[in-house]
Amino acid sequence: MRYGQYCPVAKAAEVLGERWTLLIVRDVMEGAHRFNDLYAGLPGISRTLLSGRLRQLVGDGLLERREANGHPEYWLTPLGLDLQPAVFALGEWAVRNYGGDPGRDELNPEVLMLWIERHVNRDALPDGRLVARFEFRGSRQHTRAWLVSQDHSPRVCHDDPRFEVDLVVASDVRTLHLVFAGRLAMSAALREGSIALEGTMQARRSFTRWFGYSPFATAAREALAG
Amino acid sequence: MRYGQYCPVAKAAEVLGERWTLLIVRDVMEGAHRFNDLYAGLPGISRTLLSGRLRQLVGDGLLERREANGHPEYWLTPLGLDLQPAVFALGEWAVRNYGGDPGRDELNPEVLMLWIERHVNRDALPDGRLVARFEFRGSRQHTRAWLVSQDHSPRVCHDDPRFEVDLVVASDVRTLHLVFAGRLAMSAALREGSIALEGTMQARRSFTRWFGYSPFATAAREALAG
DNA sequence: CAGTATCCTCGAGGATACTG
DNA sequence: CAGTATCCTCGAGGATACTG
Repeated sequence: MRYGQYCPVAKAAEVLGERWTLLIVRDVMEGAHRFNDLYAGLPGISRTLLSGRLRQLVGDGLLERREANGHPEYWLTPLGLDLQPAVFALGEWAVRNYGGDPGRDELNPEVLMLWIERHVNRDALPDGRLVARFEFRGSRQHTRAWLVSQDHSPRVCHDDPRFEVDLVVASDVRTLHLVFAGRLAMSAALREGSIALEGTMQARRSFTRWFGYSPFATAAREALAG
Repeated sequence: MRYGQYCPVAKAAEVLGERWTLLIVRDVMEGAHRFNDLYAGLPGISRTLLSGRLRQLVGDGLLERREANGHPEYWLTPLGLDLQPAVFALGEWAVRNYGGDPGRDELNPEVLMLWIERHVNRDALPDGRLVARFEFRGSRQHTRAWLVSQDHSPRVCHDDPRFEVDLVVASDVRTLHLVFAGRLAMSAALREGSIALEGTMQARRSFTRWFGYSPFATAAREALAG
């Protein structure tokens, strides 16, 4: 959309205001760089549209398309990196002003697992391999997902990797989402049993250290406390 | 647009990502409160769409519809005011990263005069009445507009108010826009004659004090200097 | 794995005329 | 002055099938 106004806000709206664009930028900021990785994190978008939007973002100078290990990857340019504070300001505004639980249509275990993967504290992962199985119970959703970490590099898969499982995390999508978002304390969820861990003491301890939170979790906690 | 993601950035995009919405919010922030005032500042929008967007913004809690002097007015709620830093962050990002002159389609003397009116330094206006006539020369545009101030309250009109004129400001839309935006120093424009003032010494002096700049002018100057 | 080509749908929003 | 009602258009983007 061109607005025909010589105004920085209009320019920002031209570049970021198309459907999905801001979410694509967010995902790249949070560590999604491959086409199918972005695609998986944006249920509802079509491959055609994602492809078009990526081309626009490259054209507008926010993203750079690189060839890496034989595959295209999308990375923020300096111009795109410079946008980070503004995207955070928008998100923090939303956190402060639109509290509330996820709607039914916002409970998606696949997307949640992607987000968890992207925010894992890699330093806190054990050396070698770690396999955690997430089990989602709930109304209609009882899905499983495996988070497999090899040498501090986590990867989610939805088919049994047939490795020995070090840790089972049993919860429902809503609870795990609330914890990830910073709206429910992990300690409280563990205490009340809405998240249950199964594994050695060490594996359970480790979990609370490598499990990472939404970049807006701090703001959410502040909003809840304030 | 609903994205179906429990994420603050998605929420912000849902509320602000529709066409025109961010520009409407910007205009209210900069002092437009009446329907026709907003309408005049957004060439290309339809009355139907503006009306719909205002309803959405009220529904999302950013704007409040008030009855004032027998007319509806739209004002920012606390939630809307809280958005100001994020909107500024977006605009400043655009200023830093998308320098450049206005395109041909971005030269609109009516809109420019509205913006000038909204940003006049009211305190620097003289007591009583001041009448300034803006004369735009240029390729196809030679328009006039009057800025009439009564008791520190400026108002633009495009029909001769038939008051005695204290000051004539002759320029072209592009130059005045660049000056307003902070991309060309007023002093330089006056020196090189791309803005010419006509009036008493006092009226001309006064002009450089009551003429206000875009909220992004400081950022633009920094971007040019840096 | 990362897209593209083609066809087709449907709903956002424009045009126009109207109103308290 | 601040909108609304109605009809209609058209283009963004979905579905599907395909490819280097």
